[in-house]
Amino acid sequence: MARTRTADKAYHHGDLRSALLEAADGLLEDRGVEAFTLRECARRAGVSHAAPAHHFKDVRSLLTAVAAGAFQRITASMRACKAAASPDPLAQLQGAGEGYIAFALREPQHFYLMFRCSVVDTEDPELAASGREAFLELERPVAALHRVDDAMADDEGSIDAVLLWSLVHGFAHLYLDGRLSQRADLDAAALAERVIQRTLAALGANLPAGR
Amino acid sequence: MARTRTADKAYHHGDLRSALLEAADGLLEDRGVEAFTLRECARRAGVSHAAPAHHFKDVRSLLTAVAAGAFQRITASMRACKAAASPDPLAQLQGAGEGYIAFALREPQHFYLMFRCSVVDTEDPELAASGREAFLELERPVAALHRVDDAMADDEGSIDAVLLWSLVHGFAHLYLDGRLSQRADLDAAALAERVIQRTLAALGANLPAGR
DNA sequence: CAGGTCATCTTGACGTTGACAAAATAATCT
DNA sequence: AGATTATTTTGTCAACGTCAAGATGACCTG
Repeated sequence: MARTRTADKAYHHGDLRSALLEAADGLLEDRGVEAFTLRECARRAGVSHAAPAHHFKDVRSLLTAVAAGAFQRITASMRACKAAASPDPLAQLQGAGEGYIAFALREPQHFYLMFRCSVVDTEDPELAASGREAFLELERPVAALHRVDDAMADDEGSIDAVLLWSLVHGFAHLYLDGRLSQRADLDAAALAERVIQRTLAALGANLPAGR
Repeated sequence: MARTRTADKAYHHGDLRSALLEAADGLLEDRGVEAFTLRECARRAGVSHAAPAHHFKDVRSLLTAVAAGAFQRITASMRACKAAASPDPLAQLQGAGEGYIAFALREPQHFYLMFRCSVVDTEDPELAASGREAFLELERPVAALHRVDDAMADDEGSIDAVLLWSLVHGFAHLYLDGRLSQRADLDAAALAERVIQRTLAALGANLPAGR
């Protein structure tokens, strides 16, 4: 109709799919998961309320795609931090952890969404794959750390991976919920750095090539 | 009307408030936060859809009360585990962590709710108080641990409190989201025990009275 | 015990949501 | 060019949360 398609152009047989994903990203970060609405999302993309149906079966399926994208970005965030760190295994691990938390602080609502299994389709292969890939960014450096030490069972390595993921995951959640603000003297990133550092130092002391 | 009030008796001027809270507890654990509905909750309590309004301003306010109750139970869960452990500070800490996780596994939906700040009124004084009390169960034994060691700054103590809370909190979330199931040989509680043990051992090695 | 008052609960309505069906529109293929 | 198909719109539905108004029962005063 009398609708000016400026930049985004060509909705009809342009790609509404990406436009919807973009709109969803914005809506999510603006209003949060709970206030997320398919209709508002369609509105933002400039289409009717039923338009999304052809590209996404469900709200669930839209949000699943959004979450998959978010997992790719958290992976990228961890990689970026690792690239900026020294190649030393401990430093790599520290980088991965900080990248994880940095993403959570940068895109809190996306971070929430990624782990809201009741809102997202965890069976979705794309989501599962991008999730696994993200975890690997954390698991790999743990394995590298332990490879130095033959005496240590693989077992312990997998425990440490769980430990570290739990640590950064919990930290991110608690901080975002405002539960960690008693340490107002440190900002989130600095506090995260110290917590990870302390953990790795303690863990590293149990390894032969400590620090 | 022709409604048989069997056990629960006296709704009118009985306490609907408690009945609603009970119904909400059940509905929450059955269907999850996202599927939680005020109307269904009223249905379970055997009243009309608008009845809750007189006792709770909002869905939000109902869920806030539910969350406050849950915080009291997680506190109780930590206390119970601590009571079963030796009085040694490290064992107390281990107990607190295990109690935290045990609650999350026992009442996963409540655990989710407690930290869903967009669904719950974090300003509510009752909720804030019960939340603070729960955190204290974890913070106190950390402080006790550090009191042994004068050389260590208070600072480090508060870092360790954040660290441990993050650890158990993250573990609970990840496990509930099914992200930790690669270790199928261990059940949740056993895995949690090992993770906490490893953390405390590593941390404890940095203390004078280690282990 | 009568009558009034108030808290409690029900009924009905409104606007909004996600999903579905059917109609309309535009792109593509032959 | 004409038909087929993919895409989008319009309209509808039940269900939701919240509000307003009315009904119901308990309590209190005289």
